[in-house]
Amino acid sequence: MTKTKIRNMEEFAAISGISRPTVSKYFNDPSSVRPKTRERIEAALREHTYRPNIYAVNQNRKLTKTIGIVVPLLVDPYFAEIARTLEERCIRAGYRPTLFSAHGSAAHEAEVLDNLRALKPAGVLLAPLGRTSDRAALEAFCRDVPTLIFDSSVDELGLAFVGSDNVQFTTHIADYLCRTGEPPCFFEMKTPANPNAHRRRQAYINAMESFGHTSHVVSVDGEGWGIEEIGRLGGHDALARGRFATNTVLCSNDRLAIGLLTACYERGLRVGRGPDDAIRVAGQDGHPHSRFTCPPLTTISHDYDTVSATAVSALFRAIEGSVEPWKSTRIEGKLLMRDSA
Amino acid sequence: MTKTKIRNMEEFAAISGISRPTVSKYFNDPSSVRPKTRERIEAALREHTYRPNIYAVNQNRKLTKTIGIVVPLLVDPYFAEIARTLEERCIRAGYRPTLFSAHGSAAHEAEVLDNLRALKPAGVLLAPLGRTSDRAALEAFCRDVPTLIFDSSVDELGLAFVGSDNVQFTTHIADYLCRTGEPPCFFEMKTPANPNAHRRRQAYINAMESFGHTSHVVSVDGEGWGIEEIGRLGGHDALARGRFATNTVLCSNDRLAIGLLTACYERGLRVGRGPDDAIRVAGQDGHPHSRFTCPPLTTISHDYDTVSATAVSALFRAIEGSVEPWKSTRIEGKLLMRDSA
DNA sequence: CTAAATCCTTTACGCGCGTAAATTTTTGAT
DNA sequence: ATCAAAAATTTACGCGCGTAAAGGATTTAG
Repeated sequence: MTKTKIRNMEEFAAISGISRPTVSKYFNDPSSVRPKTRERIEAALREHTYRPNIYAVNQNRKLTKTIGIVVPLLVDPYFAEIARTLEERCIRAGYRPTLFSAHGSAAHEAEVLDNLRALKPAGVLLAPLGRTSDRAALEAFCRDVPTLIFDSSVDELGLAFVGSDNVQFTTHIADYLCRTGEPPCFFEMKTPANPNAHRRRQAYINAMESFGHTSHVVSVDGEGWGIEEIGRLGGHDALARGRFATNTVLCSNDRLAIGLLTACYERGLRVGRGPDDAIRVAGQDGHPHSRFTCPPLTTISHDYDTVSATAVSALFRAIEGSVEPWKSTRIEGKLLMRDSA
Repeated sequence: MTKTKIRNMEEFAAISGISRPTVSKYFNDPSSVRPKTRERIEAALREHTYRPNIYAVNQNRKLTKTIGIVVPLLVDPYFAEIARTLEERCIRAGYRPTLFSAHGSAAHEAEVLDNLRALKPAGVLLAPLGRTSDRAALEAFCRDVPTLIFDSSVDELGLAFVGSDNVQFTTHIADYLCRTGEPPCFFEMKTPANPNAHRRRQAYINAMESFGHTSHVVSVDGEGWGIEEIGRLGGHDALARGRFATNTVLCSNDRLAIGLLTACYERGLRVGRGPDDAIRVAGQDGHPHSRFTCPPLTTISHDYDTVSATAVSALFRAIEGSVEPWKSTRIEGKLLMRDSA
């Protein structure tokens, strides 16, 4: 490993004894050159460290090998986790993923998309903020860049949508709760940022009706992404004013549930499904932290692997030229039965 | 807003009535052209949407405007939060931050640095994995790229180090615990990934000695970044075998404490500082989740703002040519007194 | 062994912009 | 109005690589 520094492809081509255009061909697709040629190049690569200048490369390509991944809030471990799995799959497919977070703000989201456009990415995996998103900005972006929407659906936007089946989520866990105790109330934010929340509320109402129970939706105030605190404050309020009609609460998402658990603790309410427990609490999302709440949170988990695999493969099909009608794919979740409900 | 599409700077210059070199000058530093000229360019910019091609720009610059931010594990909200504040400061300073995570693996970390090198960043803010990092790879990288190390110190590596004052962290919270109840035991991983853990253990031992108490270190097995689970399993073991000599446990970090809280819950042990509580548990880090554990976790919080401000400003000084001797800056933390201890 | 097909080489141009040098225009103070 | 300084313009080259065209070399099929 002499590891001589090479300045450009010209020099590297000279050293490897191959012409520059052929070397260029190799870097764009190693299998496009004859095995013997390929071996000579790779031998030179072992001796001397050289990588094509990505700026020069991208300047002369219509489509870059960059994939943008945009999530609304990277501080939320749920998004961090899904971003991680997406990233990994992109790398394995030979692309260069770049990660962005809107940090919960629509202005940031628009700015991120603007910067992303300048990167001329081959494609983008976008989880929109939701309600607060600048819809026009999203549409304009999707017209210019092959974009696959995930997590939070926006009708007919982009190439396709891949996310979790919120109706199945809520129906499934509501069914579980009904079968194992009192029918659940539904605990949610009054003005959720994410459209999934509306699907979940409606699914709850429908499920309760089909099970022959009355539905009780408890909506609490609060704006923004400090969801645990909204759940805690709203939980205190709901508990103090007896707004939960039964001893079982199904939360719209895990972060809200975590806040509610804190409120229960602060009020001395024992949470769980034992005979001495005062209230059952369940969440939805399979948040990485849900295993470690006290008590561990019963929830329904996203199928991270299937969601990311489906999203990435749909995007790659589009990048490679396949034209398919807009389609929404929703992946079922798996119930995680734990001690909280 | 006619928003005509412009193909290149040549076209844009023609439209704005200014020569291309001057327009180029403007984009590199708007204040470097005469106010009247600047106004004409910005007027054209309002009419027609145009941004210089970043690939062509970066090809012809020695140093790009890119800043790399590398953290060991983005799924950990602590790192996500610090990354967010760093990102924001870079943007405000006119740079383009790009975020990377080593996903807890040294191989990934080396790969990230390799890709980063190809981006020719103006500078890098790097939080190394720690013990498992490929030290040689880090050193090689720091020779090529102006790199500021944060969070996890590596002696004399890069431009400088900025992080939290682990000694102050542990001393301060140990003091608090001693003054308000039984002296704490120290709960940690036997082979922690992060060197901060060693400083904290040593600070604990020193603090206990100076306070006139015996120190009790409980080290538990477990590898990797599933720290809550390690804390939970290790907690069960320590509790079952009576390894905690007092009723107070200071954990090496919040994630471990969160796992221990779960173990306590699962064993029916009441955590808190009330007369009916069996055990006090404290953490260290001010993890975003610590407010919502049950009970809320007493901990000592990183000063995210000061750490990120110090780190970013030190990097920018170096980028702008200031040569300063290697220096380690350690920021004090703030005690968050909550119910767990 | 010959012909056809494949792969490589040479040559050449272009991408969009940074940047330097020489020249012209504008500015601001006298 | 005069003149030096400041700023803009013109001209020109180079960055590192993609890519096309034409011809030569090598491989594969028959």
